[in-house]
Amino acid sequence: MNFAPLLSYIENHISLTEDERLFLQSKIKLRSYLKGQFIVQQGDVCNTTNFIVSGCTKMFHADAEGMEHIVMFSEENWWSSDLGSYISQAPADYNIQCTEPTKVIQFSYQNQEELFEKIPKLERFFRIILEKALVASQKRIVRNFSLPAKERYLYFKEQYPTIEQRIPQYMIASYLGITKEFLSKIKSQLILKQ
Amino acid sequence: MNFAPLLSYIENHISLTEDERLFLQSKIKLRSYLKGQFIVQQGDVCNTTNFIVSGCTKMFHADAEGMEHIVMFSEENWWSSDLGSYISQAPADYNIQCTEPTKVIQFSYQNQEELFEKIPKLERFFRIILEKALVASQKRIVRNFSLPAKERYLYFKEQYPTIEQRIPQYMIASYLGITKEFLSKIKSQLILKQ
DNA sequence: AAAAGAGGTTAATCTAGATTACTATTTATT
DNA sequence: AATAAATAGTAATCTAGATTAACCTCTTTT
Repeated sequence: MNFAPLLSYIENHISLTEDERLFLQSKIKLRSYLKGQFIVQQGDVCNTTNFIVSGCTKMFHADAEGMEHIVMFSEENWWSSDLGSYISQAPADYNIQCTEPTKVIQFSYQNQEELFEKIPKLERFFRIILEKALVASQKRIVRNFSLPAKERYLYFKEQYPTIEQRIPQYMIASYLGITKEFLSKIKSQLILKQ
Repeated sequence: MNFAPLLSYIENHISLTEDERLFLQSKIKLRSYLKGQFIVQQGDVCNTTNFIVSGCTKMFHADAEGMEHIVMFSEENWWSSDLGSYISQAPADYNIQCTEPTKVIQFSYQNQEELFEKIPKLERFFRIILEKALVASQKRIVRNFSLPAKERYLYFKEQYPTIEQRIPQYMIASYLGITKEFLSKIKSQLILKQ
């Protein structure tokens, strides 16, 4: 069981004693998923928060017409869960599906209170993580309104160069809120200009 | 000095001892702004987190062409700050301007660590608030992609009925990511259908 | 090696929403 | 009461990006 990536990630933000580290490890689990498997499915309750050790996931919402809208990709050293479902233990609005074979470390809802009680510093850790995620999410809302699709694509490439390599283009189009045909057009325009 | 609205808001999520309540009160400040005044201006560092006691604010980004993009409105019992600027103490990307005379309770960046150290439960409180805000923000990203402007407007009216009353239409259009002319068209279509 | 599937490209046509420009209203200001 | 600002509404024209419908790779499966 290799919890090292999570521990070093956590210890970038707070420091843990040896006892705390052991207690934390006793309360989390490693789990492997195959490519295509779902960590959460829309309609089910999401009762884990997942830290990605290796692999990649997409979080998406399927709308009334069955169209997929990708909200985020998560790769190594990032989180993947339907937070809304997790915190209120209500049916999920999103699906989380592995785009590759993926290993995650799972925090379960049942163990969460106990973890926070025994290691209050974890509240701080998650507070900090959430602050960063909220900032990124708010910035994305503005970008989606203020930038045309081509600029959003360039921004995406710059910010997430590793994700573009491992994800098919049609999913990137969905993340950007455009069709795959239009993304293809943008790419050919960019090639012509160089 | 009336800190009651903040205290009762906090005590919906965690409970404070009398000492903690007094310490908290010693570290926060009430401040009044006139209509039109800025709590933060794009480019400045945001060093307060503001809890709104009365009034209303808009948070917006002015893009390269000077166009305003409204990210959120905040009214009584909600928060208003450029979180990205606050947590990293870097120049703000957003402006926060009062759309009415507004009274806020301010948490300063300088006092924040001390508050968290003396009252660790506040970490939990902010963790919970941030979770909710992040969920709302992610849902908005999906709505912006999956719903046409008319549906987004109807959703806004339903979710924030009190805000529509106190904010001019052209600002609501900006929040929805459409022009004021198009919002006007949507409204007249809705009236015809009834 | 043929067929099927998954991913990507191109081009014609269509539409939600932007832009421009002008006309009311409503609210402050003198 | 008159004038100037702000706020709203309407209508014609325009465009970013959607839709549809081809075709073109590669892989994978049989």
